[in-house]
Parts: sequence; C-alpha cells; structure tokens
Amino acid sequence: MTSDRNKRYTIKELSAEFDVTPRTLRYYEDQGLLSPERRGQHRIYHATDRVRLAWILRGRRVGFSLAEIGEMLDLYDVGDGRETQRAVTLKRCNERIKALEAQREDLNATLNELQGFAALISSMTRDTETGQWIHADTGEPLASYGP
Amino acid sequence: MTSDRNKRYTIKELSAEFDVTPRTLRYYEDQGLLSPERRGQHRIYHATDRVRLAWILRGRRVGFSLAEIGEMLDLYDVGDGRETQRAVTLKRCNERIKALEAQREDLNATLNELQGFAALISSMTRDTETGQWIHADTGEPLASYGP
DNA sequence: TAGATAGTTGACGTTAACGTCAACGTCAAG
DNA sequence: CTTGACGTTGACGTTAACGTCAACTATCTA
Repeated sequence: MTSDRNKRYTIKELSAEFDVTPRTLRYYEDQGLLSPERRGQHRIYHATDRVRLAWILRGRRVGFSLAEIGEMLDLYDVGDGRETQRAVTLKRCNERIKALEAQREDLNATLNELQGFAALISSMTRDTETGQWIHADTGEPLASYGP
Repeated sequence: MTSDRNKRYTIKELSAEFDVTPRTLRYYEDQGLLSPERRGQHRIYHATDRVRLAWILRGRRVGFSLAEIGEMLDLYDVGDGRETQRAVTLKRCNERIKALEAQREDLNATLNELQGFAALISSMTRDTETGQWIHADTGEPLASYGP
C-alpha cells in the first residue's frame, strides 16, 4: 500500500507536469505558498505539495492574486484550536465564497452575451441583391449590435 | 423620447459611476478600447461608450487582459461583410466561449471546495476533555484537511 | 578525471495596468 | 482679471509575477 501519497517529485518533474517553469515553483516558495522538503540543497516535493500546487494554479486561473491564494491556503492550515481564529477563518472563507459567486455571475453574463453574438453571426446571410449581411429570418442588417 | 441613449458624460462622471479613475479611462482609450467624442480638448462619453466600459470592466473582473477584451470588442465591430472575416470572427468567438466554460469549471471546483471547508469548520466543536477541535458527528480531529 | 546533467542562489530585466506629478489650457464666477 | 474647477498631455514611478542570466555546487557517467 505504498500509495500515491508517497510519491516524490523533483522540481523539474512537478513543473513539467503542471506546465510551469521551475522558476515559478521557487517563486511560489518565496511567497510562502509552497514549502517542499530539502534534501541537502535540492527540493523534494511530496503529494501534499502537488495538491497545493494544483490549488494555486486553479486559483490563478480563476483570477486570484498569489497573495489571495496564500490567504485561502492559510485557511486550511488552522488546526491549533483558538476560537477567535476559527471564527475569523470562517468569516474570510465566506467572504471568498461571496466573491466567487459574484464572479460567477459576471462570467455567466459574459458567456451569455458571447453565445448570443455567436448565434447571431451564424444566422447571418448575405443579401443576394445588396450583398449586405442581413439576419436570415428578419432580414435586418447587422448594424450596431452589442457594446 | 429623448431617451437614455442621448445622455452624455464627462470623464469625471463616468469614472465616478464605475468607480475607476479618469486615468483609467484615458488609458483604455490609449489601448483602443474606447473612443469618446471630442469637444475641442475635452472628452465626451456617449451611451455606447458607457456600455462598452461596462463590458470592459466585466471582462476584467472575469480575468481577461485588456488586449483580450479589445479583441472581444472588435468581434462586435464587424459589419462590413467579408466572408473570411465573418468566419474568423465566429471562430474566435467560439474559442473565447470555450475558455470561459473552462474557467467556469475551475470556478465551480474552487467554490465547492471552499464551501465544503466552510461547512466542515462550522460543524467542528471543541472536545470537552482534550480541548481539541473535533468533528461534531464523527469525533475526528481536523488533522490535515484539504491541500 | 573530466564532462554532462540537474539543481541552487542572487541580481537584474520585463510586461501589464495603472498611479502620480508637472505643466498647461479654458471657461464661468466673483 | 484672477481664481478655481475641470480637463489635457507627456513623463516617470510602481507592483505583481515571473523570465533571464551568471556563477556556483553536487552527482552521475564514461
């Protein structure tokens, strides 16, 4: 049962797997987002580092800054057991959730407009007489759709 | 019927309404994202500029770069009627849609984990004997949840 | 033993997206 | 007329998130 959890990675392997450069991993470490083991001079990444990295990159894709991602990761690292700390963690956690939900609204709105526009373009034909682009059904020209 | 469409804005008004600085609006103009009318020296923003600005800012919140947003806005500005141009527009449009859908997946995943973690924290109680934080139902400690 | 290979730490460069500041124009109000 | 309020154009500064490069170290291989 020496499972997946026991796998170790060099900086090259991990960076290759996630398609980032070694420089990036060292930078994340500088910023306190990762803290791999050290075997002498070299870094050795464990499964937990791998999971954290995946988390970081996903956060980045969603638009968070590294500082924000760091905070979010810190939320997970509270196991000591101070009541106030628990409350703060929960509060920040809910704030982040709010932000993400707002962002999801923005994303959906943007997506809808783009899809609507794509559908519009698809349904356009060229008028056989004037050579202008018109709506296939209504016959109206494209004019000034959208923003 | 001199509707909403006829309203004009100074740079101050528009920037205040959207909570950005005038500098930002000038910068967006530099980058070709906006092109307000000029009355002599001053800029005059119309309803269309307002709509574009809203679009830009939403795109920004969703994580696009200004360059990308510029491309997306350009998609809307094609009314001349060259077939290849229409095809290209549609293609890029669909690419953007793909990217947005991928991002929505990331966002949902992040959101789910955060919500799950928040729920976990909420359900923790302190053990009356050891003083440790444990799961209210299972009695297990927090240990190393998450990344 | 020499070279190739993989890694390390600084130090400095780069890009995007503005902020900040200086110097100037303009137009209505006192 | 001059004093603000509002606006303008450069020019330079700043921050985040790395890229790039130099100078080293350690280890493995031929």
